[in-house]
Formats: sequence, C-alpha cells, structure tokens
Amino acid sequence: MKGREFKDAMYDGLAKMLKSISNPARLEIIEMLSQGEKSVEGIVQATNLTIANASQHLQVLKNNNIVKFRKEKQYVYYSLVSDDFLSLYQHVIKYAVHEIAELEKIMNRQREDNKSLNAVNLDELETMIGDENVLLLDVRPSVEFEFGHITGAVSIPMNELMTHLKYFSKDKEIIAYCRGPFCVLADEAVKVLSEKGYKVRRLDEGYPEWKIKQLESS
Amino acid sequence: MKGREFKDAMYDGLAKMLKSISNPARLEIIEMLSQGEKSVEGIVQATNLTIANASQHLQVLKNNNIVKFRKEKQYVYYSLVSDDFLSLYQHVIKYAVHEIAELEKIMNRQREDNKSLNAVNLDELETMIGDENVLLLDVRPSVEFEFGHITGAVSIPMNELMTHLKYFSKDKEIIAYCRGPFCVLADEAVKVLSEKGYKVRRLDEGYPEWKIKQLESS
DNA sequence: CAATTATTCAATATATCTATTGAATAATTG
DNA sequence: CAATTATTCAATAGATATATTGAATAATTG
Repeated sequence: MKGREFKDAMYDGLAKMLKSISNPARLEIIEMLSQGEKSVEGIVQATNLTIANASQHLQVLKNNNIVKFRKEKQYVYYSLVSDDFLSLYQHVIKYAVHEIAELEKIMNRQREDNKSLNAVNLDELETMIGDENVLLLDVRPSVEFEFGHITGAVSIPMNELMTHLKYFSKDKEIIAYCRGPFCVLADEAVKVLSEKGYKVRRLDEGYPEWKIKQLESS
Repeated sequence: MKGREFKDAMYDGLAKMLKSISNPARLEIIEMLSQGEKSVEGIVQATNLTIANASQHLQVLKNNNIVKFRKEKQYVYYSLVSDDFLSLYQHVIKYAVHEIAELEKIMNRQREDNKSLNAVNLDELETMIGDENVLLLDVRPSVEFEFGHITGAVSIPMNELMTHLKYFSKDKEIIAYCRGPFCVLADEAVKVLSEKGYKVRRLDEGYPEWKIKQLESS
C-alpha cells in the first residue's frame, strides 16, 4: 500500500466514524445511552423521534461500532460499545462547551434562567464527599441510579422531588446532579429547591463524567 | 428557554462542529496544520486537493472555529485555533486507531509493509531520552522541525536521509519519528535504514502527541 | 500600470443524508 | 392462531455536502 492509498483509507475511515456521530439526533441518543442501556421505545420516549427514525439512527451507530445491542423478549436494548468511546464523547462535549463561544453562550443562558450558575465541579465535589453537612442528590430516573451512581448519592427522581421534601434539612447544603452538562433535570431541581428556601447548587457535570474520572484515576 | 429548545440548540451546535471535521480532506488538512501553520499552497502541495477545493475546506474549518489565519504579503497562513482542539483531535485518532477494527487493520498492514512493527511508544521513549546509545531522529521537513520538535532530536528530513548516512553509527539505536500515527515518513525511514543494516525503530506517535503529553503533565 | 501569483467566490451537477411513510418481521399474549 | 406490541426494512422526496469549473480579488513584481 502506497502512502497516499494508506492516508486515503485512514482518513476515509476516520471521517466515516465521525460522521456517524455528527448528527443532533444521534448525539442525543448517545447521551441517553451514556446512562446505561435503553430499549428503542425508551429512547423514543425521551426524544422527539419517531420509532422508525430512532431505529434508523441506531442502525447507523451500530454499523459504526458506537453502540451494541442485546435482545430480550420482544425488546431490543442498545448500549454504548465501550468506556473508551464514552470518554471520547465526553472530551468532545467538554471541548464544545468550553471552546465554542456559541455553545458556551447557550449553556450559560440556560443556567441563568434556572438560577443555577455557581455550579460545583468534580474536583470541588471530591473535597465535599463525606461531609455530613452536604447532601448529594441524584435526580435521574431510578433505573439510571441503579445502573450506577456517584458514591454516597441519594436517589430522588425529579418527578418525585416535591413529594419528598421532608427528607431535606434546610441546614444542609444540597448538591444536585443528573446526566451531564446537557441534562436539565438538575437545573430544575435547583430551581424548585431554591424557591423553597433550600441551600442548593448543581454539579457542573453528571454521573458519566464522574465515572470516567474514576476510571482514569485508577 | 425550555428543556427541549436548549437540547436542540446544544446538539445542533455540537453536530455542526463535528460535521466540520467529518470529512477526509479536512482531516488531512487538520493533520497537516497540527505541524504548524501552512499557506493554502503548502496544503495543496501535500494533498491531492485543487487550490479552490482546499480553500473551500479551509473556509468550513474557519467558520467552525477549528482554524485561524493570518495574512502576510500575498499569502494566507492557516493554523489550528488552539491546543485544546489539537488534544481533542488526537483523542479521536487514538480512539480510531485502537478501537475501530477496520482502521487498526489498515494501520497494521501499513506497518508490516514497512517492517516497522515493533514501534516505540512515548512512555518507552521517555526512559531512553538522554541515553547516549540512542539517536532520536526527526525526519519531517526542516520547517516543521524548527516550529517545534521532541527534546534532544536531530533533524534530517526524509529526502536528505540517504545523503546523510555518514552521521549514523551502526552501534547506536535509531528512533525515527514524524507527524504522528498517520505519517508515513518515519515508516520509510525505518525501511531504508534497516535495509542498510542500521538498528532502527519508529516512534508509535509523532511530535504533536509528544507536545500534548508535555502540556498535560505540566 | 500590465503581468503574475495566491487566494477566494459563485454556480452547478452529483452524491449523500435525513425524516417520513407504510409495510414486513418477529416475539408475546389472550 | 388471531391480535397486539416492538422493532426493522424499503422507498422516496427534500435538504445538505462535495468537487469542479471558471471568474473575481487583491497583493506583488517588473
């Protein structure tokens, strides 16, 4: 194989892989799957996609080795193929959120709307873990919590939050988190809890970022 | 901004950025620019692109904040916009080369063709630096060497290699490197030098990867 | 200032991507 | 086994991306 052939083959393959993740719908699917496996229906419920369209996007991801699947009964469950991919995906997100002015602006506007600027980052969180005066709150659906969560976190899904206020003390500082920077559940939690007079901030990132950080530092 | 609007805006922006790098020609341009700035003509010479086409691809990269440019005389010099992007790009490469079976195969076939398997990686290199019996050889064009190179390396561009054999001793171990995993210059150097009876291996990665590693560990 | 050189711009045909629709398949339930 | 449910497949129209061509700018040189 001559130099040019080799280069063409490599760049074509690379471009093909990148193309498979360069689509808003597929990025949202990837974000969902970074929480654990989901059925096609599960994905459809959380997005604006039709079933056929979601399935089609999943085929693209499957053919590019981004996701894998298993069948159980009549359901097909999809999940990300590896932690290495997850780590790459999060590098992309981090770059985008910090280096692309347009996205940074959208992100900050969202946070301002939700009065949730002043977020805690993962390094700060580490110094707070174990502190009796800090309550780490996971507001994702409980399946996602069961699939994996930050050590020491308490699970109260967003839709149950208002009926579980009794668990909280106004003296403790509450740190809410969900799926990552794009996830709006934690923002909502900050909004409603701070309106009720609780001391609450959100975590900058989410469970997947925490998990990757654990893997990298081990 | 409602949750869905926010998500759509973020994923659209993210997809737009990723699309701008999901093209073989643009990836090759990025790879070139990771060596330092280049004029449009410089890029054309090293690729199969026409001038108009290269310029068009550069506009796409410029509009997505991947590259920046400066004008000098009648020339326009392009370069990557930040080390953060370079680091992301290299994460993509590393993922692709190690996790995408198809690309791994192409890569290994290329290396076998050039009898340069047994490559040295950056960690191994570190233990060898300063060793008098090791010669670190940079075979990139000299402009690129001047723009930046691995500490302790000696510059002999590939096209001058045969006329400079007198500098080498057959007792020393030679480690050749160039631009990175996709760069074929080091493979060629290994091929010709080993045919002449020198002890020579190539570095797994290239100058940009070394530079990023330096930045990250500081 | 005419000629040359480097780069960009504009128009276009072809190829590729995407969402939608409706049908096909395959497993489960009554 | 008929009905239901979850998923995939196939066809298609409209949108977007790409390489090519030739012309337009803009700076430099003689």
